[in-house]
Amino acid sequence: MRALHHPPRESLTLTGVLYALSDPVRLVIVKHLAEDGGKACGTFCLPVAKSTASHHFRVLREAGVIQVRQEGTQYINTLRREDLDARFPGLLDSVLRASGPI
Amino acid sequence: MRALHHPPRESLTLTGVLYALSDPVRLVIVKHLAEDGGKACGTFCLPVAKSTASHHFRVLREAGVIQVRQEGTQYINTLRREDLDARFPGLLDSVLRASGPI
DNA sequence: CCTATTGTTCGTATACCATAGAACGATTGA
DNA sequence: TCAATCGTTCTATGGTATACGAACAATAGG
Repeated sequence: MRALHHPPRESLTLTGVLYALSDPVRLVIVKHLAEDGGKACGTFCLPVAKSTASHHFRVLREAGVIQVRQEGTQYINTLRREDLDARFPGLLDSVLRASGPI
Repeated sequence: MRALHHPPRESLTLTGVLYALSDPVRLVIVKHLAEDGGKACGTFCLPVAKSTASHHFRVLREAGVIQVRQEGTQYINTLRREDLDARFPGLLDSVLRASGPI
């Protein structure tokens, strides 16, 4: 169990968040999290290998888009809605609205 | 004078637009255009060579973020605000607001 | 014409990203 | 203690981005 690094709210960057959201796989993850709250990595049915999925969760976490906590052998992911809304008001909502339903 | 390809509104993709906006140089271009309307490529004082700048204008154009028209030896760039607002409501505004003043 | 201006295109080098398989670590449950 | 589960980390690879200089094309102005 290693400490997962989460950037503080102040150090989130717009370009970093936009880049994190610009990948189709990562966008699917974010959309799922927006609908369902905390979900483990294995519950997403992503079209990539688990090592690749892990990479995408890491990119999202390091960009400040998601918060990850360990529970047993699972890693529970949640959107950092408050932080994103505070730093980039309206951005997440417009992305979620534009991307449509899952 | 070659025809510059502009994707039609319907074929703009969210991931494509987000990716185009996720580069610092391109974000600066977009912010300038949001403030000043139509501007030629040479008026941006970008920290890259002109060939690189040309590449970034091309990425923005092919993602559907900007419209480019030739006037004499200059290429005048404008934001595709209406198309972006129609396809991805609120997205451009939130990005511009989040990125702050130039 | 000739030249200057404006920006594109080409060729190339470097760096980074998405992807996957294999190995590993941590936890749970039998 | 042993096996199964869940996800990460390591390593490698193919593809793509970004960057620059040099060469090119088109236009405007003298």
